[in-house]
Amino acid sequence: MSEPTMQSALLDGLTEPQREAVSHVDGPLLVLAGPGSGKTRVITRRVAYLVREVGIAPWQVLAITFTNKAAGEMQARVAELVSQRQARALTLCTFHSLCARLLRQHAQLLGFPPGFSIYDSDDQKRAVKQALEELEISASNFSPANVLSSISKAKNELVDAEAYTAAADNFYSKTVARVFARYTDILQRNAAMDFDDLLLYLVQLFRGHPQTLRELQDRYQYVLIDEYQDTNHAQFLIAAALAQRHQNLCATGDPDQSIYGWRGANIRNILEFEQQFPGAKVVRLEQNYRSTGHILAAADALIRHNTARKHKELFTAAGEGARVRCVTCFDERDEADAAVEFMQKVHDEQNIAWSGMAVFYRMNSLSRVMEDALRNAGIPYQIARGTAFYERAEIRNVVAYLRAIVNPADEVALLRIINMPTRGIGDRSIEAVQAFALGNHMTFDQVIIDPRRVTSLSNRAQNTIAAFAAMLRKWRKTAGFDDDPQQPYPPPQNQPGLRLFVEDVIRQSGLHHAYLNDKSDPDQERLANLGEFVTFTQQFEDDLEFNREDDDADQPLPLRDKLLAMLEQISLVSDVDNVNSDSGAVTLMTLHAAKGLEFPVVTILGLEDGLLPHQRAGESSRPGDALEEERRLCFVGITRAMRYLTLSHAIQRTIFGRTMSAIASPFLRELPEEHLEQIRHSADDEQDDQDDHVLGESLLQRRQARGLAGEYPIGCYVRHNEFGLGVVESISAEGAHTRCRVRFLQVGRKTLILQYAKLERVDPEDDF
DNA sequence: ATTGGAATCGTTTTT
DNA sequence: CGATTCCAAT
Repeated sequence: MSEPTMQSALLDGLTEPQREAVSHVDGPLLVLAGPGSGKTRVITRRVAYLVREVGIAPWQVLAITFTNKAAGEMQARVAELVSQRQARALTLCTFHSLCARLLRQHAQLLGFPPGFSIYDSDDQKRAVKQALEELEISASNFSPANVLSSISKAKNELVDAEAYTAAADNFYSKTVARVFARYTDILQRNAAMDFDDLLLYLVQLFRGHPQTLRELQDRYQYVLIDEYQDTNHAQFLIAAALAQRHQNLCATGDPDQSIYGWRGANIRNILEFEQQFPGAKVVRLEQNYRSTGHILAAADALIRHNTARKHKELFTAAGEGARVRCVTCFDERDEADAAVEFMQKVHDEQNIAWSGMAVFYRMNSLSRVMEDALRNAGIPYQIARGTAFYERAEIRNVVAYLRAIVNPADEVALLRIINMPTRGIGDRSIEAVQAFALGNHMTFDQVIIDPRRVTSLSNRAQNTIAAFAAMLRKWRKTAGFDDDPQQPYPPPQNQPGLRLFVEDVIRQSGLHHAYLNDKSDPDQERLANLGEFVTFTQQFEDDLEFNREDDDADQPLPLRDKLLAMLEQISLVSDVDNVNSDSGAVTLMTLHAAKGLEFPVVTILGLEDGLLPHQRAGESSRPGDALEEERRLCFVGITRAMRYLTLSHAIQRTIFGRTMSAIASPFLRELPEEHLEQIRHSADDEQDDQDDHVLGESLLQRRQARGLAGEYPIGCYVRHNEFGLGVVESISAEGAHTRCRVRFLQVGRKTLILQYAKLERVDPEDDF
């Protein structure tokens, strides 16, 4: 590895510490980066530097980010500095998707089929419930959510069911231990892993198969990990194992922004990096390029109240800017109105785009009032809840079908779909099958292939179940998931594409037909969502074909691979993954989701005692640590703001149907007066509120004409890439989505979700 | 077997 | 308050 002779253009426009970080090649490197210190820039430049100046092959670089969205953005930014092709050859993903991918490749070494399922929290809950039922433990004393969090906590510390049982010394933990063991058993039987397992099994793979680890160490000669302050013990082990031979581990992060301790993140990973990796070079990035003076000063004053920390000197070259607005409101409605008024004002007077504004809150439930206020004002907004679409029942059903196809052992998926749509297989029949499976040491799937053996089933049930199993089997054959070794793997060119396959599943399963029966509105919506899922499938397929690394691209990818990749992506989407930075909308999200982002205008809601810091922080086992984490969370929120920051709190707030008086957050008292502008928001006239109520419908429509809906006024012509041309009939913004009813010239009326349907506005004057 | 209504429950943050 | 679950009626 030769040193470049001339100074690289990749170092242009960087400060001295930034250059040091970018041009550091071999050996461990820790970049302690304060908020807004150009960390992302340093990482992208460093990757480009390794490839362009040092001559490292891009496929030897592994960069791990916190979200898939961050990975995508980083790839795009690196592509501007190296070639598109080189950027695509990098391995750029999250810890969890890296694990999923590697485990997929080496599944058989751990005794898993390559189609193993990844269980999300809903699946986990079902599995825990099943375990509780099997053990005849009342779920009222041991709520699945509680048990699950105990299990997850243990797993994060690499404690398995056996070790947990050994350590259990009281009634609660002894009971949890039994559930833990059974839960582990159920997942194993179902060939499934939960999120924690993804990390644990990779560690296990590394430990049990040194040869495989060795190959990976050789491949990934340069490892970069972003947001290192939020890595947990398993992730540390994975990183350390991969970098063990070459010691080329670059960690970037900020201890002051560690906010996932509750999820098992271990802040010591970053604090003790120099001990873990002796000889590490440490670079500190302290200059802030994001926020104006008052905002940064307030953030600094706040974080200084944390005792267990290494201080960083934060400074900015930007001017003082505006003071931090500290707004006192009457209640949460008033608070939302205040936020809307200010955003409207800067939008009008300063010409700041809606997409440059964000509203943060501690709990998702606080978003509702804010949504109402934005909707009433006709201001477009998006909520960072990437998983919302996949959490819809109709989408989960389709996904369960696909999962049951790729992983026959997945009983959770099978049970979800066996009577969906209703085909007359009730609880009694299912119990009979389960009992038979248990008694004969067979899987659920093995039994339903030939249900005639289950004599306790009625003839009718036997036939229906047989038909269901045959249908599944046919799909498995098509997609190449038939275990029969006699059957040759179908050649890709004879397979349907992914989209076509998914469409077939939706139709032949009867899901489509079930929603077609009823012309009621919710069913129309479900149908529209299924349509959107098909569109997503097509897009995913196109992207996959476009981004493939291998070059024999004249052959389409096997359906099997596409299906596995899609299911994996669906399992691992995060809340921020679907946030669109140029959607033209105000973004609403939790403080946790805000990490790594920046906005010119930021509002943080609910700075109240018990909310931020959250009540549960005080009840934790180490309340001091938890309080410091809440303060860091607040610090993260504040430091997202570039120009205008508003912190608001209400005198009274209604939470879970109970109205209570609220006390301002102690954090507000920690901000020096000289950086604040105290504002008392006066509630609107009651008259105004009543007008809103009475005129609701028309006022809503009138105001919406200005906002998101305004882009698609009633009567305008639109084009949809599947349904063709249509006329907008009505538009309604309910919940997070704006639903749009369109009468299409060819296919009739459809209800679409604006955020997902790529509607194109068409001018009737144009020729079409 | 399926459906809808009533009752109950639990309330942070998430890959 | 909202989601989920349970139970009774069809």
